Amino acid sequence: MRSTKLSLVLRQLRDGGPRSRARLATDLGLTRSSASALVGELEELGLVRAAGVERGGLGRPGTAVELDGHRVCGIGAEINVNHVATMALDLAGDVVAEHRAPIDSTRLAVSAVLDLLAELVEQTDADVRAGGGQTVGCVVGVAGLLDRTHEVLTVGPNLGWKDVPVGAELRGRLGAAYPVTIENEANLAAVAEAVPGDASRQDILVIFGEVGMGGGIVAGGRLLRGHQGYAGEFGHMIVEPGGRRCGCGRVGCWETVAALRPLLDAAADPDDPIRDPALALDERLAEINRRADLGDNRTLAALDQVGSWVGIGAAMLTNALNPAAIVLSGYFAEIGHHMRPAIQEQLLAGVLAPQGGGTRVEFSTLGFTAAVRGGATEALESVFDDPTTVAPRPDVLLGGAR
Amino acid sequence: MRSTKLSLVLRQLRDGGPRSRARLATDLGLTRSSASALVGELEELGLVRAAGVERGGLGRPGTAVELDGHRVCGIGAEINVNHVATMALDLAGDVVAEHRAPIDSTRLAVSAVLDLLAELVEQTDADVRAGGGQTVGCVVGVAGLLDRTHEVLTVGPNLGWKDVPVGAELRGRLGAAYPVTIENEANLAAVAEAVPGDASRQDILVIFGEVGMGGGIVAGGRLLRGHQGYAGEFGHMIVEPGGRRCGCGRVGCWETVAALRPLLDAAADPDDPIRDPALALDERLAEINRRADLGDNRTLAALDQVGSWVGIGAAMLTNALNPAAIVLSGYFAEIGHHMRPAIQEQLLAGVLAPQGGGTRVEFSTLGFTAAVRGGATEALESVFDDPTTVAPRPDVLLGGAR
DNA sequence: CTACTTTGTGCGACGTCACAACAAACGGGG
DNA sequence: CCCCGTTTGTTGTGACGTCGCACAAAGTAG
Repeated sequence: MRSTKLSLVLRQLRDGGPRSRARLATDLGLTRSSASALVGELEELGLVRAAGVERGGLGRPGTAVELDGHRVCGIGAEINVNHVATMALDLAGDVVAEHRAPIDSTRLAVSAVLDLLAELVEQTDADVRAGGGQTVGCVVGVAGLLDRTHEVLTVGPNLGWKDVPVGAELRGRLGAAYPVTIENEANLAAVAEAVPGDASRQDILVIFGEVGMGGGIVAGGRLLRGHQGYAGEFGHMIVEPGGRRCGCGRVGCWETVAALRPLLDAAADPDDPIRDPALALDERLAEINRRADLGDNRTLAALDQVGSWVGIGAAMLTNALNPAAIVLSGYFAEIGHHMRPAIQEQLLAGVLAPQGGGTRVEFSTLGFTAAVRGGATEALESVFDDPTTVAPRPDVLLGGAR
Repeated sequence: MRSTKLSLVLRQLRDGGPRSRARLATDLGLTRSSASALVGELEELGLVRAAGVERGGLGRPGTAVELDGHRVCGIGAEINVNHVATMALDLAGDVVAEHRAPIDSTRLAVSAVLDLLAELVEQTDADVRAGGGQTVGCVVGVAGLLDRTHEVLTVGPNLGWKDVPVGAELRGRLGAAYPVTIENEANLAAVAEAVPGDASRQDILVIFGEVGMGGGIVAGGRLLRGHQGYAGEFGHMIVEPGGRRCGCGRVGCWETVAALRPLLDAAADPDDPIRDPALALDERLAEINRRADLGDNRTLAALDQVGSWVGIGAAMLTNALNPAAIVLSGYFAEIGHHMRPAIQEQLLAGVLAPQGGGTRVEFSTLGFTAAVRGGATEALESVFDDPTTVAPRPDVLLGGAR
């Protein structure tokens, strides 16, 4: 009962930025006294703090209140083919710590990868504590299919994993005081793109492309997980019946025509350096951008062709979901601007609703940190759900009633 | 604050059925005294009533409390190509009134259709009042694309309507004391399929097929509308690039291969009576069932072929949404059982998640009343959101404090 | 018939919120 | 320079809702 009101105030501060107690009261339909009391309580918990004066013309200026980051942090973690990574985000959304270790998951044993990630998480938690904060939770993004309980990785084709109870394994290694949960990596990336408070980012579709394709759906600001947690597996929607064979064994999957490989296949001969997996990915993508900027016909044609396929798939999803925006992430973020015309064209052509249902095409700016950022955001959600769960400020405990 | 608790109790009774005050308290984490007070208040509002004793073994038997339907009703209405219809549902979900009028929307003027529907709604409201109830709202389902404000029908291809502010028009005709809102017809059908309390029906995908195809998505028990309200337009997802031309002008739309016409095209010659639009639809569908039951090869092949296409589209949506069930409605409900093997096969083949993500294929049993039923359900939602909005029982007003 | 269990209600204590009053802080005008 | 209006933030007071507890009611088991 009390926690719901505190939650309301906290979310309002996150979504709408700092403001005075009086404005908070009018915005939430409370009295100034109630708002003041709630803010006071949040202040005691160390979740908000004063943020300078707010001159608003006439009358006494208010003292703005803002989220106080440094007390609590959420940790996001990621297990991917090439690396494991973590990130700690404070309540205000600022990065407090970040760790990253390259791996070769296909050669490393499962337990070794989990060991390494656990080490990174503990290091991150240590960083948080060193900054005087407490960790409220850790959400781990895994590249693969996670069962609804979010505890067991059913299949991780790219990782080469199968039936790994990632949640339990990690909890065993950490002995952490905070909850550890598991989520699909692309779903977490979607969470990261849905910035709180931005109304145009509460119904979005995130499409991630690289070796494979995945994605996530945010509807009404909340991640859509589906009945067993398998939602967002866009890469294996069959968009071209009778088309190319996919690594998954099916034929005509979206990722056979819109992931990185089909682009490279169309853009370059087998001996072209941009198709050399030994080279760094961003180098190869930069080269594609260079060629496109120079007007190379084959490159442009390839981008156009793949862009069309991206648009066709995006149109199908838009017909079903009518998102406010489609956020393209992964390799699309780097070279997608060259695909934009083709994507837009197919989207407008393939969506029944007038003007494509008003869906905008955007490109992610989060880079490879999207998943860990989304994980940390998701972990922090528990604080916004119930602010009373965080331990009170030590000085308040000592001070007592004065 | 108070209304939220009342809302909780009311929903609990709806979702879990009648039960004693004590069980209500334990289920909701309240004390027995609080539960008793809340039930008392709901009783005064006329929303719940006693429902016999509940023998539970040891101790004093409890007196069960159940939803009391007859006080408040929601009205669902529908504007379709061949008919307009209404239905009043009471709080318990029982049908209180039902009206239906066949029309030919292509020949009738827009205003005439609206006049007729308004008349039906008023008649339905009169029925509700005659039964001693009050109407709490009316939700109108329209076959076409509705803009997010849910006020203007942007395009209704089958109706032949364009840019009609259905909501405002209807309100003007009704001068109703209750709110009137507009929703896509197939979306309302989806609401009707998502039976409250049934956990396996809170994440579902409803696919409606007849002349065209549409549908709706229910995620976490709530209708997914999308940013502008255009969600659920499955019929025009392009499943066969370069395929057949669709009535909408595009090529390869799902409804060109999975709606009623492609089935008839494959199953019968042009002069076959089952392709005669003059015959009643259920007659023609019954004939298809007869032939399939008799083992007619051409019919079975057609059902198999169309079923495969249904499964291909369903698989795409299942990859994206991972619903607990796909509910097939419209003509699928009548003859879909003959398509089930083909649908299941494509669904298992086309969905990445193991065992097709656990998604079941089901057929609607609601017939053509799905949309009106969903509309009435949606209208009643306002009562569950805030039970205090309903007018108190007249006898309570008269009785006063005793 | 007694012991025990469970249900439903009545009553006092406590916490929370709304309303009102008041002090504080600032701009503007004479 | 001072007074006034305006807005902010805090402090009290009363109303209301919820919890905990006790008690009567109504059944079962032995």
